[in-house]
Amino acid sequence: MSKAEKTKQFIIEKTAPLFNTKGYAATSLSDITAITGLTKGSIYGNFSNKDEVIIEAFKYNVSLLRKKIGGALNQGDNPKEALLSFVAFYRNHWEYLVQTGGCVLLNAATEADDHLFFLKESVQHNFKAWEDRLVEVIKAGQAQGYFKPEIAADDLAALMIMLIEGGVLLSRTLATKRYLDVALDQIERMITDEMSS
Amino acid sequence: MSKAEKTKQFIIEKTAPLFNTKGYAATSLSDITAITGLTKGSIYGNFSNKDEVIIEAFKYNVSLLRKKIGGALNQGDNPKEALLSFVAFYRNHWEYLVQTGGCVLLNAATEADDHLFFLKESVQHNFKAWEDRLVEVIKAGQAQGYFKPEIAADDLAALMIMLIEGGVLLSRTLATKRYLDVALDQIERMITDEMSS
DNA sequence: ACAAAAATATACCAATCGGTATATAATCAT
DNA sequence: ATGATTATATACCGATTGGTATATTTTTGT
Repeated sequence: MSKAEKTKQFIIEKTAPLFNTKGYAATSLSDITAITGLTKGSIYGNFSNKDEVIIEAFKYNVSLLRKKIGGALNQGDNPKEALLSFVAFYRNHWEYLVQTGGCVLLNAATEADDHLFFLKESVQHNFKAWEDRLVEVIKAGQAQGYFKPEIAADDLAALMIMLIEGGVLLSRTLATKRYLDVALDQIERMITDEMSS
Repeated sequence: MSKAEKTKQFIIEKTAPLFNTKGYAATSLSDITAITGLTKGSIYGNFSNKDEVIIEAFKYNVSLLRKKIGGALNQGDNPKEALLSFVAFYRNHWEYLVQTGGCVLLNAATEADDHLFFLKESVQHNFKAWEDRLVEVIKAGQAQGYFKPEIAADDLAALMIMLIEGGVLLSRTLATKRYLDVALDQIERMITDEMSS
């Protein structure tokens, strides 16, 4: 790993949380130089422009999230337990989520819709990947007899994501974990009651 | 209504949709003068600063939303039909929602969390008002025997809002009505199956 | 250790940001 | 209709924005 690559990684790791808490557009190059302790010359020596820093920082933020969600979904002895561990992950990481600026995808999605158009494709891809992963686990649960064969895996996966995003939004905005908890309770009920055979 | 008041209203009505589609912070004073056809002098003669324009425009956007949601909830012969009409409203106004920049509260909430701190209180108040209104209708439905007495009105109201916000977010981001439809289907199922006695 | 190459710092740029002082034009009350 | 007042337009301000050319320092491969 060359010096340049190390610096690049350093810039990404330092700015990524800032971008997610302050907003990508609202974070200026002065903010970037301040939080890294580097100068503009160093930033522009490693990235061609601010947009490129944003893209890389977003990808880094997403990679952290995917690692955690993926880790949770790999726990448990079967697909049903995996889904419950996924729900538990969100329940246990609420404080962390607040401190790091809320859901990475939710934040980026609203900005990508408004003015950060170059982020849109990446945001779309990651939402789909998340949904696909959940569909995969649900279908595995059906194949192994844990879930009813007649349930619509894709609709249920979408519902889980929408409930989590809505829950994170309201809980962050109203500064209380209650909403996320209500959403997660509902997801748990879906897993243990509606879906299970 | 004096000339100044008319101009003030004119500025609000012209900028409100722009703020919601482009983002409050990302909309500059140049954008404001361009879309109104007025000059900076005129804007600052009617508002003390950009933040005040943002606040008024947001309140206007909210008032339009409240009028529509309120209208939908006043339809039907009983609370159950009122809730179903509320769901139908979202199903029928998807195109409009896309064109005007998505959910007013969702958009403002993310910006208020990040950098538009002066909007936060108003956003919180409006989310709570929305929830309270839904709780009211659900409890009326319980009192009139349409809904089971043992259901938790506040949790169900929260779930409806979270599903709608999540649905709007995903549908907007992935440019397909599907997610909102899945969310609305779920809400309908809650109303007609889980809640109804 | 040393020269070539790469990485970082300094100093600057035009453009745009939100905002204001002042001049001009339009409205309003008498 | 006219004078007082209010509203709008013009021209400017300093600060900050993202970005760049060049100088200086630090890594590199030999």
